Amino acid sequence: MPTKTAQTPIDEICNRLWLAIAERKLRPGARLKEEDLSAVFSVSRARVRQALARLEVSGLVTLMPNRGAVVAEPSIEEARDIFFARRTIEDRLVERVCTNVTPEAMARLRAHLEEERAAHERDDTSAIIQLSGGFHLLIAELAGSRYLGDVLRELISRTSLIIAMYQSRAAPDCGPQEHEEIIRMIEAGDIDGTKRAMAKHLAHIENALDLKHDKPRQSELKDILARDG
Amino acid sequence: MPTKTAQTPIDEICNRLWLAIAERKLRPGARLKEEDLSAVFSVSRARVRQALARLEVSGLVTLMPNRGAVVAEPSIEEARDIFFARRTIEDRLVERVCTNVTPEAMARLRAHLEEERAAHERDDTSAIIQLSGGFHLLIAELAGSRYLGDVLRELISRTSLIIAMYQSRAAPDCGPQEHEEIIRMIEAGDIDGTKRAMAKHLAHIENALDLKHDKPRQSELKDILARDG
DNA sequence: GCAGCCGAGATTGTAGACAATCATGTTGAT
DNA sequence: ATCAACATGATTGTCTACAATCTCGGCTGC
Repeated sequence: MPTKTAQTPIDEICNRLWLAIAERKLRPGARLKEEDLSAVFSVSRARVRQALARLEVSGLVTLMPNRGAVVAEPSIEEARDIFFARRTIEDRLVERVCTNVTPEAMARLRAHLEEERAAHERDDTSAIIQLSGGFHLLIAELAGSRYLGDVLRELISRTSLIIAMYQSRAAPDCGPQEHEEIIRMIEAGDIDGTKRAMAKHLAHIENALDLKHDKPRQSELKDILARDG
Repeated sequence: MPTKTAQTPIDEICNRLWLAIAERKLRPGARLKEEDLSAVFSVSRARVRQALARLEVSGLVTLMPNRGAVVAEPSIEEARDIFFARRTIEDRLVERVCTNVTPEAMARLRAHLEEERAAHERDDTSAIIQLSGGFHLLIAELAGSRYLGDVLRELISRTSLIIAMYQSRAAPDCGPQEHEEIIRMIEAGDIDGTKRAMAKHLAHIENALDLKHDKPRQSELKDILARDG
């Protein structure tokens, strides 16, 4: 999630795992054997262990005692709860951003949008995923709430996992248009309009998912069938 | 913070440390030597290590690489940011509670209030601290948002630390009256009234603090002077 | 007399090995 | 033939010892 590289080696592991999950190289329910990971990343098992512990509190992996770690499989209720939390937090965040619109803020928003467009242009999935989340984090930063920004970072990670798990169409075509709309509203200083645009954006993401049938919880079966490294 | 005892031994350590911090047995800036802690709790240093890592992400302790752990010393900006986050989240939480008032919910709220009163009656500081936070967590539970409840748990921990660090009067006389007011508003189904009562309650806590002078950051000096185990 | 440097002690960070636990496949009885 | 119990293999959880890093005291030189 960070824009640049990680600071400590354990963050590095977390980030690479996070990216692998967000890009769906690692499917929900996939087993994460400590020894394999330590071999892949060329680090000791202790490091892997710490990274997994951290990812567990982030809700990206599930740690079963004596049974190892798997990529988390959020239930439908959890998924809806995550979106509820995002609505709550981002609603307040954009409100704050609107009350303090500066030229620098607008410049950064536009620059970010431009990056997003470029990433879409060259079909760079990894960049698209990171930049889409980065837009929301940028808003949190501009709102000046460090804590809610950290919470939002976690929420975005979980959202990526949820999308990986429940998306119905292959390419949800979530281009930067909606982000652009939000930026326009911010620039106009229209608080309610910005809130509506953000709510619409989040609802769009949520509605693009298939949150109806009960759950595809097939941990065991799944990693037998889908044996892609 | 959990109402009952901890499940795993490492949670036990976290809880005891948390309580010690909230009760100000451990002052902000106090050093937390791994070896000492492992002796006190009669566990291996590895366990202590994991507990400290967990408390770090909760914001209760600060972990300096190769320099050990200390009880965190939130700055004034961080303190205000925490209260901002609480306003954001709890405002939404009470809204949801009001839209779904059941007799069971009211009964649980009243029962909790009674426990708080009893704890105040017998001047049980430890119980008061836990129950005061528990009231807010109960609201989160009644609101049915698991995720925001977890976030709020962390926010309450941090609030305890902030109170320990910045409180101006010795006993802030934050009795259960305000909680009772909130309950009354919920029972009346008055959403705006409940929001106002909650906002007032949080503002009361925040205003009772001394968030003016820059910061009493005296880590080194402090643990030389105050050498209470 | 004071500043800078160096070494001893202490504290954290890491790695490797061992013990405990769980899943799997086999064997035997009903 | 099916089910249950057991033994085996694999995986995680924990502990102990070692290495790296930092702090603090004393020492030397200016």
